[in-house]
Amino acid sequence: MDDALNFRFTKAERLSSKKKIEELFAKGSSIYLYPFRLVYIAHTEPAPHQLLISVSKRNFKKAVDRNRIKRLIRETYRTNKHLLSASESKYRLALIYTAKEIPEFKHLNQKLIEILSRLKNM
RNA sequence: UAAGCAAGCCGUCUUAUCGCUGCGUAUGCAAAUACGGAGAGGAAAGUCCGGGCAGCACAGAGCACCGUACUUCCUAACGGGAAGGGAUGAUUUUGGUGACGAAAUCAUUACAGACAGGGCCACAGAAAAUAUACCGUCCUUGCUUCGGCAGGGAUAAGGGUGAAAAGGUGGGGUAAGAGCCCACCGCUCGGCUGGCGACAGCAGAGGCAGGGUAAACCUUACGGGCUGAAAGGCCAAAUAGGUUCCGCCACCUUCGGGUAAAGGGCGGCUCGUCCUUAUGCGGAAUGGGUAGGCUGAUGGAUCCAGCGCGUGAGUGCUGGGCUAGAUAAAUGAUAAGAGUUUCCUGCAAAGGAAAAACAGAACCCGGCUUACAGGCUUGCUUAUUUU
RNA sequence: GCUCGGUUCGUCUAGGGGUUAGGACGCGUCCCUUUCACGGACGAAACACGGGUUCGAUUCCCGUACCGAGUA
Repeated sequence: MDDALNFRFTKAERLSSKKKIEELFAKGSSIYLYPFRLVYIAHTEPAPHQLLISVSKRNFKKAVDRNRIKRLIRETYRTNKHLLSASESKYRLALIYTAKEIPEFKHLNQKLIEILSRLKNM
């Protein structure tokens, strides 16, 4: 599977099972790099990397703001996920946005590249 | 032309690249791929009302509880809306000695009942509701130092208090007073007329028959069964357990049991002793049902136009259109350009900078409330200019 | 998504039409003590916001904002 230049983000790449999410938060490890907290766990199923994005309702009261941030994060992951394709094991990931301001795309992009590189070098 | 008010409408656009979710077509067993076309709002918000829809409950009636409250109408329904009535307030004009009345315009109005019943009305005040008279006014008796003092009685006109003081004004009357009497204003009552009705008008009777509070209890009338799509319906892995069927047990028996065998515990091992052995083991089928999936679920009290009815909210007919359907939850990101507004430079042309609101569907509708940069249209009022 | 409840000194609370809005802890000043603590006296300090009903509202009604709880 050569997905080095695959910028798609399909349903299979989203983490939506309640059980798997509970397992991820119960057993997973985490990396903190402002403004993100990344929770991850390796899995052995044939599925690709799976991602969940979370923005707290406590920090952003308006649904418009939460949607905006989640969309920005999804775009940055979509354009940078090839960084993980060289990795041997497959991960389940949860990206939690912890800052209290609405971010700029460029800044977010740079931070996401940093945190994905760290995960890759684990 | 400018400002204000009211009503209605809009509330960024284009291109390129990379993406997301349905739908249609084609290929494919399928996963998926390709092409085409679609993809947030006026409030999607708050969840304050009402309805559809669904499950459960239900003979009928009453009580309790909750809600609503001028009238008529609109509507599927409403606590929403329309038209009207009353009340209150403001302004202008006007009548009257006065109390107060009349007309016009504008604004506000949760506006049933206080004679069904009790309850409450702080402080102040004599008294706060069946008037125990504080000051005062008047009559009278006694005393008097002639200034008054004390007692008995009449009096709600005046003072003062209060949010509110027991109809008001003018006159007569009286010892002083008082609807005690009269006129007017107001009030109450029944009648007639107009209006579907709220109510209005007219003439008459009654000296007036008694404060406020029901967004406190309450009374009356009307309405309300409870629960919400996380409702409800369907399909259905793996594991465990349920049911049914099949297979698997050494011998004797007087059917109570006995002997043997297998496995396990105690024990270093043998012996010994104890426990278990069809309520078991294996296989197949099957019902419920978990994860998960499908449905509910997007064509409707629908939208647009025309004609008609109605003062209006609305409504009838005809023609045309299809306009999001996600589910850890799509509708996006980046770049360039255009347009709008504001500011700066500039005579101008133009250039530069900044801003672009409130806000994101979650079963669906009808309302209400709240938030909102900027713009457009119509009507009314005021001001200015031109003809 | 749906359904309930609450908001009173800095904090925790009482009060449910007329109050000087009460109490505890905390804070400040003074007294006591050689000093601190304890104790005593005095003081400052609050009804979320906007309308309405009423003579009068923290209290009753409506709306807004914020906080919290329940429900798979």
